[in-house]
Amino acid sequence: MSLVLVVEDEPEIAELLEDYLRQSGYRTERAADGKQALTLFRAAQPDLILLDVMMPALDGIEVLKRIRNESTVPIIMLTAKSEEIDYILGLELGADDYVSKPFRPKEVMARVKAVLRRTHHPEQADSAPVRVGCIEVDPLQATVHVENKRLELTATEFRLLHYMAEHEGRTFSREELLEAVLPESDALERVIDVHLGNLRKKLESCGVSHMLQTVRGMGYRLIDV
Amino acid sequence: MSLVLVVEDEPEIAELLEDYLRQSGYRTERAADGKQALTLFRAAQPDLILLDVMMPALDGIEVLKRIRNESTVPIIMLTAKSEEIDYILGLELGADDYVSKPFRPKEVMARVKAVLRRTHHPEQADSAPVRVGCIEVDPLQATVHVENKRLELTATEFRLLHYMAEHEGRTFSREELLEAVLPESDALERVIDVHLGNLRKKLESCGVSHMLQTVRGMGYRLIDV
DNA sequence: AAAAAATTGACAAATCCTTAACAAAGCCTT
DNA sequence: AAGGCTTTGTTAAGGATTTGTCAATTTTTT
Repeated sequence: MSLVLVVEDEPEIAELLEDYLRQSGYRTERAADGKQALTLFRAAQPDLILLDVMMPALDGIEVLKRIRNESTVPIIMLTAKSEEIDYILGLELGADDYVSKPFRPKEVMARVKAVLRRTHHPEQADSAPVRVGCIEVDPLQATVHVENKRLELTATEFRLLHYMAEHEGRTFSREELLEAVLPESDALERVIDVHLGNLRKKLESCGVSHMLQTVRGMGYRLIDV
Repeated sequence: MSLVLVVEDEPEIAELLEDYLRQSGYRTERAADGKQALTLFRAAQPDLILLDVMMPALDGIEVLKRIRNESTVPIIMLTAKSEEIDYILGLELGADDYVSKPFRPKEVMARVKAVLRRTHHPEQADSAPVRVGCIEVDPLQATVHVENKRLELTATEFRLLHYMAEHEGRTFSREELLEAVLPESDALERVIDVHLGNLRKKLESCGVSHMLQTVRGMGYRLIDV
């Protein structure tokens, strides 16, 4: 499994992140300041780095620059304020994602997964159309076609279908789908049932609702029969 | 490939720009003040100059004047505040483009490319007419025709239509449209609704307002039915 | 100074999301 | 195999969000 380097000076937060990461099946290393981060980065060759912006010794932005000089390892920045994100974005230093504190560990995990998936499968530029069987999802145009017939979906239905199509065959829990499609929302998990139910009706109008399967006790999956 | 002269007294920014330029395939030279700039300009004969306004020794405006006395080389000015742009524009010194700090390197690269393309291929530029269905957008003349009938649009309406026409079928978020059509502006996203609403009225006078679709929860798109 | 355009805020209208409730289906225990 | 329990499907209504539009204000252009 992948190795994640957590660069964070506050022990509590670092520990929290490491706990969640290990629970998600990742191995972890921790650095408490920028210097350690560079050393550990070179020594351990992590698959991904969670990098706090605010740090003693050497701040996150500087660390990011230096690492970028010698590697394209995926890096997710942790920032104190969301305004900081804009500033850092402006510098275009090439971080792969940004999370602002206070963050919910689950969200960070989702980002970690997403970034690792992207870097492991760079062909999916997440703006490229995805097709599963005869269902074609185009995220740029925000359209869905089934055998040249166009489906009119709501934004949520579209996101659900796109997300599941990007991971054909994988079974998602309601929780995962909720997090992927409506992050920051605190809706009940059962909204997913309703949305997928509505989506099914629309898919059925093209005779392909069977591709959206429910996996009892686990969740749902999209698969080409 | 083209040679770009970066005139900038802050080493970090200069370095950042040079990095990006080289990554984009340009050769670079750097000058840290106005005097160096003039010397290097004469010695290296660059294809384009990125010129910071604020500098010791000889400020950017003075450098611009002197270079313009002896050359029509493309020059892009870098200014600290967007208000400064107006001031410099007022002087009519003949810079080719302006970027205000803090800038995003990618944007600067886009300007560099655009300016070079304009000067190298003055016939083309982004000046080719675009047509979507029966809507014809001519960026050179800044006109829009629908079946030989001419539409009178404001500048913003025109840019919106042109941008969306260049990417027929793609769904844009308000944020994207704002950035594309009014960069550096900090207007609310909802101005897009108003402009597109007005644009629709004018399109409707030709019976084609249905081509400008709203994609609820995502944004807008222009498409030939 | 006047005119045109851009921007904002406010409100109405349209649409979607969410919830809760109940029905249906599947699973487990006996 | 039946009954009870859990999970999933479905529906409709209320609430929340998004969008269309207008008028007022500010900014820009002429």
